[in-house]
Amino acid sequence: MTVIDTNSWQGVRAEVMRRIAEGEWRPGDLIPGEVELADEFGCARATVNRALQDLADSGLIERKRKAGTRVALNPVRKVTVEVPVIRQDVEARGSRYSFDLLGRREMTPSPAIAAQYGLRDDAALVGLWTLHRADRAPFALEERWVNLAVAPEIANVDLEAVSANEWLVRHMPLSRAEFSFSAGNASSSEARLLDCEPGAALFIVNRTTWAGDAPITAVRLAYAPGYVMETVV
Amino acid sequence: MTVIDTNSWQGVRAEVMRRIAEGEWRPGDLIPGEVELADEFGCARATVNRALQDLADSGLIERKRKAGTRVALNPVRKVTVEVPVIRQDVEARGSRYSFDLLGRREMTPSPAIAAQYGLRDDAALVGLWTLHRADRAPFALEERWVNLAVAPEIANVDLEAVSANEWLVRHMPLSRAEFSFSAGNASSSEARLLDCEPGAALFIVNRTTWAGDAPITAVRLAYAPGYVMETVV
DNA sequence: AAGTGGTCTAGACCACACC
DNA sequence: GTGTGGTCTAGACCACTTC
Repeated sequence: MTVIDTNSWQGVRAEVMRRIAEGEWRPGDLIPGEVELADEFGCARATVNRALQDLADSGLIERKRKAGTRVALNPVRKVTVEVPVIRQDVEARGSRYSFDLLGRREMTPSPAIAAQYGLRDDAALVGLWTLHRADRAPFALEERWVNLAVAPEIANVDLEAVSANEWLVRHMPLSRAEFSFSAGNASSSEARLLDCEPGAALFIVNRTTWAGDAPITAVRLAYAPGYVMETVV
Repeated sequence: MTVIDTNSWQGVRAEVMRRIAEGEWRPGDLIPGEVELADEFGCARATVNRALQDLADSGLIERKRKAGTRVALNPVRKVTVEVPVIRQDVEARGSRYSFDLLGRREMTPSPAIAAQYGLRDDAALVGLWTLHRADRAPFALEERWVNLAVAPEIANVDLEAVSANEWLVRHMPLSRAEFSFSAGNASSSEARLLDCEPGAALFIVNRTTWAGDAPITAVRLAYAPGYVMETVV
């Protein structure tokens, strides 16, 4: 039998979760204050605070000063998704990773891109197209541009040997990233590269990474049909 | 000017993030220990600990006892996504929410479902089909089954008045949920209901919710074309 | 064996939100 | 004003890992 000590914060969290799971405290209910719980559990208030704060982070409870702590009405709202580096994703599935650098082009931003990222329209960018493979089979298609003003050294990197992603991660500081997830129909060229039917539904991930105010790189990943991103709460 | 006090844990976190963002500490580097940082910042070790733990949670640094704290090599791995209740999602976009209950059927699980969730093949389920709308336009199509053994009362609920999701959230305890995100082509019936072309790429969310060992409900949501799930790290 | 992060405590004060 | 959560401190001990 597993004993849960309610004088550890994880024990307190487990006990609170149990009471919610078993309906002892129901959604919308006000639960006892920290001092009261600390007294009941025989631990310090800081320990209760740590536990409740963790539960609030995961969205199971809602806390407000003076108003107290309530069981959330919409318990499952925040989900933490692991967005793996493609190479690790492939290897975790037991396949061998490889990639083909399909193309590379120096370019200036289109008006839309320039506006979106606050770039001058004569900014120097590098466009890169890569096909990621799992056991030689197409896995995901990557379209990326890199801001040369921020990462000029990448112009001299042998991107056949090390992927642009890995080089950037290792050499660029980073402050902020935006992700979006969506679905799109495969274009004819995407279908050819990913070895699927034109129009097939593809899982799309867009990621933009910033260093301070300047965008470093923007990536669009189109996964081969059948890709599923999973998570547990 | 905004002053950051390094004797608050958020201030310490901001300062550490700055040093990483500006390349002072680079990916893979070992950073000073907690006592050293506490001394430098003029705060208690617990404050530094709180800040570094937060950064570790978000994946920016990696910590190991004895080995110390390092700047992560793959900084962006864990992403927290808000999975909103559809009604709130619609209302947050400034539209008016409504839904149509398309169908409802008592059923027993298919062999595949029974095996997946450990149900007897004569278990009683309710199947529900719902179309969610934003300003009357189709927004998402929901297919759901509810385990009557766990939630028998739902058989008597007027699901035209309150959505199954909201009823369940408010009346069922809950312990665990599994999410998956993928893309799929619209079937002809989905296309008709969502008012799009057959074969259009749809963003699909699957969610299964458990109370202890028993599954409560499984939902498949197919969003109308153009739906994007966004997040910032 | 020893060093580093992980956690707990007791007490204190602060900050916000409701009255 | 007053009550609740939010945070800080100083010190202590524990647990994991590497040596």
